[in-house]
Parts: sequence; C-alpha cells; structure tokens
Amino acid sequence: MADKVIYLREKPASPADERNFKIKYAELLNPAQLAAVTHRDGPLLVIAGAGSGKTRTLIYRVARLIESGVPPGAILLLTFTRRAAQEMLRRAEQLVGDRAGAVAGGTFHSFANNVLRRHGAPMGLKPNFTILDRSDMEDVINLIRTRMGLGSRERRFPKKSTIAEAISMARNKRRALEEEIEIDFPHLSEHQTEILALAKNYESYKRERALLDYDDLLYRLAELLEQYENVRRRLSDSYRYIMIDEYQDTNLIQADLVRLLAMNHSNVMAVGDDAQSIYSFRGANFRNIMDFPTIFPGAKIVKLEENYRSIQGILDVANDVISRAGEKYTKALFTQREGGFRPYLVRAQDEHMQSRFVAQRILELREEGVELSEIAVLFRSSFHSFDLELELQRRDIPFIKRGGFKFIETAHIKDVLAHLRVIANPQDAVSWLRVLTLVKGIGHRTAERTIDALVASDDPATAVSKFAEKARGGSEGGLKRLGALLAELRAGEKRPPEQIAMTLEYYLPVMREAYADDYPKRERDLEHFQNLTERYKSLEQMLADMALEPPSDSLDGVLATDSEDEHMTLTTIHSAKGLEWKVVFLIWAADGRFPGPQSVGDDEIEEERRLMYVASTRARDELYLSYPIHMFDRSFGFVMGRVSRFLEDVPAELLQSATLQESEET
DNA sequence: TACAAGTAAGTTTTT
DNA sequence: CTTACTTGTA
Repeated sequence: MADKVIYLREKPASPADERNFKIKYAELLNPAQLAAVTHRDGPLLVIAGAGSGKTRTLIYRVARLIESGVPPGAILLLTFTRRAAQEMLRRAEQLVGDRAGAVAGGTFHSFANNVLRRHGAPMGLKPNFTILDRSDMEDVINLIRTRMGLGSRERRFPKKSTIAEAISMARNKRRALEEEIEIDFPHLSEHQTEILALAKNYESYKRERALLDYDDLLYRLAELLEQYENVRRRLSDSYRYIMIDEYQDTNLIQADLVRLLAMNHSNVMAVGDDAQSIYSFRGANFRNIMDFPTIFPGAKIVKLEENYRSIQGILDVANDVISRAGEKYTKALFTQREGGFRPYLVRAQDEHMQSRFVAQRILELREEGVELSEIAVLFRSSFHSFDLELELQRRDIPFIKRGGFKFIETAHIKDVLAHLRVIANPQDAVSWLRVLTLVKGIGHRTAERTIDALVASDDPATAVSKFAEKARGGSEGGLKRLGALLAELRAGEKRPPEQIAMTLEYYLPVMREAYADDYPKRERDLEHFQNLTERYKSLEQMLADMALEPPSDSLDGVLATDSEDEHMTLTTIHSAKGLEWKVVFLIWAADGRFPGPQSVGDDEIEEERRLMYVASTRARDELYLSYPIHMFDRSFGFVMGRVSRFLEDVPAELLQSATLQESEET
C-alpha cells in the first residue's frame, strides 16, 4: 500500500501576488465574483441569482486555480448536463489555453459511471455493466411483473411507469418504498405488498445481470466510497478541488457523494440558487444548499445579486413572481441595464391565435434584425408546443425543440442499440428480450425461456444459432440470421460505426415489417443516428453516452431543420435552465397548464412558481407572456382559460396587457 | 399453449 | 399516442 499523500497548501495570495496572474481578475469581475474566484482552500457556497454571472464565476475560478499551479486534472467540475460542463471548459480554455481541457467534468451520473467502471471490481461490479435508462427500467419491471403473475385478474395493476416512478423517487429521497408510497402515491397502497415484492425482485434481477439504473449509479458510488476507504482516499486525493454547479438541484445522495469525495480536503465550491430549484420531482432537495454550511463547517458564503442579463422591466416581473414564494432566501436582483421595455401579457382567443401571434412576432423580429438563434419559446410541458410547431413549419421558420420526447427513445433506435448492448454485456437480459421478440414468431414467452440459457452461455451467438435449429413456429430463419449477425458483431476488433452498419443491414428488413406504416420516417432517424455515432471508438463509451447524455434533439426538431442552419429554439422550461436569449416567449401561461392540473399540494405550487421565475429570467431584452382564454379540456370540452395564478397579482404597471384581434382586411 | 391483433383508458418536468 | 387488458387464431 502506498503512503498517504500530503499536499502542502500554497501561501495565501496577498494583493501583490496578483502580478503573478496573467488574467486581471479584479478588472473583469465584480467584488462578490472576485471573492468567490480568488477563494482558494476550504468550503465555499455561492448563492447566485439568475443571470448574476454564475457560469462566469465558475470559469474564472477554474482559470485562477490553474494559474495558481493546481494541476487541471485535480479539478472536478460537476454540472447538471454534460453540455454545461463542455461549454464551461471551452470557455476556460479561452482563458488559460489547452490546460483547461484536462479538467475532469461531467454530470454526477457520468462521473459515477466512470468511477464505477474503473474501481467497481472490489464490490463485485463488472466493468462492462449496462446502464438502464428509464424505459429499460420499465421494461424490467414489466417483465418481473409478468413473471410474478401480478395484476392478471380482478384488480387493475398500476402501470409500469408509475411503479418505476415510485421506486426511483423513494431512492432519490432516501426513503423506504413503503413510506414513499404512503406519502406520494397513496393510490397505490392497495397494491403495496405486491409492489414491495416486485421492487425487491427488481433489485436482485439487476445485481445478477450487471444492470445499473440511474439511481444505482449514484447509490453504488456512495457504497463504494463508504465501504472502500482506500478507493475513497485515492479519489479524494486526485480530485483536490471540487466544484458543483446548480447545487439547488442535487438530491441527498448527491450531497453525500460530495461530502465523501471532499472528506480529505474540504475544497468544495457549491454554486446555486434556491429560487431556481425545479427538480424536486427527481428527489432534488433545495435544503441541500441551506445545509451546506452545516455539512462543511466554516463554509464561506458569497452572494451574487447583480444581474447582467435582463433589463430592469423583466427583473421587476421576475422579482414580483418570486416575492410571493412561501419560503426563500431574500435576494432581490438588480441591474444597471437600462431600457424602457415592459414585458407583455398577451391574451389570445384560443391556442391557434396564440401560435399565430408568436409566429408573426418572430417574423417581425427577424425583420428588425434579431437573429433566430436569439429567440426562444418556452412552455411548461412538451406537448404545449404542438400547435405552434405546425404554425412555424407552415411559415418556414426553422426551429429545434429541446426537452420532451427524444428521438433516441424511439423504438427503432432502442432496437438497434439493444443488439449492440448484448454484445457489450451478454448478461443484459432486457436487451435480449428486445432483440429476440423482434424475431418473427417469437413472443414474450419464448423469448423469456430462451434468455436464461443465453445469459448462462459463454457464446451467445452460437447459442442463438443452436436455438434456430430446434425452433418451431416459423422463427427458424429469423433466429439464424440473428445468430449470424451476433457472431459477426463479435468477431475481431470492430468500431461502433461498423457495428451499427452491420446491425442495420440485419435490422432494416425487420423494421420494415414491424412498422409497415411509417418506416420511411424511422429510416431517416436511423441515418441521423448513424451520423451521431460516427466518432465513437469504443462501444462501451457509446452505449454509456447514449444512456447518460443522449443527443437532446427531439424527433420533431430533427425533422424541422434539415441542416445546421440558423434556427430558433422551442424548449421546456426545465431544459432552458441556465440558458438565455434576447427575446423569450412563454406560451400557455394559463392556470390549468401552468401550473398544471397535477400540481395540487403547496410544495408543488411553490415549485411551479420557481419555474415561472426561471422562465421569466431567461430573457435579456424582451419577454412575452401569453395565454389563450378558450382552452380545450378533454373532459369538459372548451373551457374559459385564465391567466396563470403566478402572474395574476403582478401589479398592472409592471406589464403591458394586450389582446389579440383579427385584422379587418380580407 | 402462446402469439398477434384489437379495444378501452390515461397523459409533466429528466439524469 | 401509449399502455393494459381482452379476444381471436395457429
């Protein structure tokens, strides 16, 4: 065993030392930002209001550390999406050059993935484990449910997605499943016994087959750090400066991971804004940000309150919305940006009129010289933009849509991936199920029986071919072709693009039969998918990426823009987190849509309010809030819509009200 | 017995 | 549009 490494702290920087730095930090940052950036050792909490230069502060701190002689590889930057991490590192590179590229960065999940593959062996984890995304998780649950013979008669059993949600939520909130059901899913209580048994089986099922779902990535990393002191020590020694962005959206396990990783040095910088906590549905707990000083005693706290993004008129509305929050840090954003614009509150007759208004205003903005990339339309739920998407298409306004259904989640992409996943991890029974049921003449029953034998065999390709010989019910030919494909995929050193090409050759005819009505569309998706995976050299890496950071374009977006042409953005508020545009539209700012019908409890309403705050602070220069007064409700037909309760009480002088009218000309 | 096709209900946000 | 259960066919 190697000696413990002791790092000597550098002398604290005195003002004279500033000359040693190439970057003139004091000139480029405001006093609060500077305090955060020049902070060197020990815990630091930065409460950063919307648009207060949070990202800038993080980037300059990375640069500062590197300039002070900290090896870039000793810096760990945990962010909410990998896109955010990459963007930050790119900007850091502009400051200090290539060195910044060596900074370790990514999401908690991708970090956990890497650590577990490298150091998971002592706890019996195979390095080729498969990551289950949400729909894989649901597939497994469904499979186990059928095996257990649950819900076949009398009582209708809850949907797999509901069960998956309950199981995941319990883990993210660190609760017993029983307790979780009692609190958040009382309507499932009549099936509690079965669900608990199912959850137990789900756990062992994953363990036996080297499958990890999203929650497992975090949990098993915590387990590794807690139970294997030498691993924890090694990681803590190699990542001596840890920074976490969007700390208000971490959950209890993530907070624990930070504590464990920082145990040797306490060099942790957490950045966040309690007013922007919008992921409690995923177990995020904004209390983490408040408890930070308790977990890391002596934490220095810096507040960034000056907003550099929005004009005052927009901030006034945002401040007013959040001022009615039940519980909050008092923090009022202010700006030195002048400008007389007041946000619009636009009342439309119906949804389509709302869409036409947005499209028309966008065309006007383009006339005024505003680039499309500077315009975004935000909404609470992905489906809220359907009508608008049609209208934009009709008027040839190019857009991409972020959030909502992703094209990587479509059946045909998952089908192709499943073939590759069984190559990477032959124990991956979920993928086997997918692969086998695609063969004509094989349904769930036959597939399930076959899988156990396949998982146990060393050479699945040959095993499949053997099954082909004994097959009945017309599955012989299909199985034979499948066996040949698998053998080919495994043979020699092949790269992902090659493997995908081979899989497609096998899969395309299968798909044409399975999705006879719309296969041309799916073929185009697969082509797009091929382009995306062109750069991968390792199959494992590609599969992990697809599960952890799938390309965020939605299907609609991919089809709407043929190329990398300039385009505007449609996005859910959640996916708009951390981003900004010159002009922002928020559609469906109507009670019943935002907040939606499912937000009933006080906590839920409070989170919706923070969402409204996040949405309105994305805009730099212009903000348009709109709602239709006639809206369709599936049970009541057309009902009167009213403005979202979060905007209802905003003083009239802060907003410009407008009503849309059909022009008289014919 | 097992697969395939057909029918009737429910729909947020994401790593 | 998806999912859970029902009915029809080999």
